[in-house]
Amino acid sequence: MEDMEALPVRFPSRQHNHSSCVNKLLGDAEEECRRQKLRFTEHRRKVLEIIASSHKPLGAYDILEQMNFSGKRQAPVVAYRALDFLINLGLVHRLNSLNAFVACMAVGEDHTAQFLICRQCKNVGELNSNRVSERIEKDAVEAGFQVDQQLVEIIGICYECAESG
Amino acid sequence: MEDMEALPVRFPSRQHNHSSCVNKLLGDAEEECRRQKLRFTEHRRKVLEIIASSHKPLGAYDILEQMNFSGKRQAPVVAYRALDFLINLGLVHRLNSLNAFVACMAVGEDHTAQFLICRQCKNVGELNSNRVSERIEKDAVEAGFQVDQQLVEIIGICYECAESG
DNA sequence: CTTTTAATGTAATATTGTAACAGTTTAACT
DNA sequence: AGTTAAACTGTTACAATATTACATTAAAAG
Repeated sequence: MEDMEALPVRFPSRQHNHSSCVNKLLGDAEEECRRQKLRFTEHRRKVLEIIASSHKPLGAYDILEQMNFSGKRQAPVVAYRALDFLINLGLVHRLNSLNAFVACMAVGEDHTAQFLICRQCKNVGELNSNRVSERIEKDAVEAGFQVDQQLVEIIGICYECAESG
Repeated sequence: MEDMEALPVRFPSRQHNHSSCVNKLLGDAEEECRRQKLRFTEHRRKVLEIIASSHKPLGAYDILEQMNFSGKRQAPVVAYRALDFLINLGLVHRLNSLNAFVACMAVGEDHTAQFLICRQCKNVGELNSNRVSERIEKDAVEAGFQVDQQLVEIIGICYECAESG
């Protein structure tokens, strides 16, 4: 029997408003940090802001470039430390196939973080299909493998790029 | 209706014989190169041999270290060129989450290259479940995304490690 | 208010991967 | 065979990504 639940897909449309993404994420971050008694410092805020302002994945050094507030260039480790923090909090995801980072589009929603990466516009969406994650889990278990973590990155063409040729 | 076909899983058991893997792969490589009129040169053979001798993923520089036949150290590009060739031929896979390479365990079998990565013994198997790849394809299409390539890497504990604690 | 924990600053370095280009070998075609 | 075109190799240099180590400062907990 086929599972017919709707997919919680998130793919950013071309004209959607980034600044609301940013605000939502910053809010989520503040709340989550308060809840977990963690510190949402300047670096962390800045990095999240930078990542959230783009739905194209950014490399650590891209982020770093945008961090020279106060004029001076930061050391790489500054970006990586903030990224680690944000990833652990589930606010940012790492795309292994690109060595790059994107803001989470489904914070707090208990999702499986499967990524749709458009090779043309470079935007990234989240598929977050429970059907996929359950299928992986089941088949792995059937193969005698106990799953801790799934990495699913799907490369192709998004609907907007497909339409515009 | 649930699809009940058997999974073509490959997970290397601890006591299995590596040298037969190596021989099989080298044979496959030679045949495939003959068929496609490609050249199976010394570098390519050596790199395939090195990768096939381990079911643990190897980094490009690990491979490079094992390439100093004739005494002198090779330049990185030598390993990368051979790896590109072998990957294009489908004889070697790249694991994006590890920046590392493994020999294919299902050469010629038209498989989907989903990987089971044991965090304990570091061995890598292939799940190669059509059910998983079809589920991903369907859900992505339903989300308006046209799939070109799927990257699936599953991290966990293999059955042998689970048994031995 | 002091102790301890977490975060930062800074420098150096490790790891992974490419670019560019000259030289050589191989295959393919007269 | 001799010529040409394509593929492969050697070599140098460098780009891009990521981590280690350690001294310092700021914040939270007692």
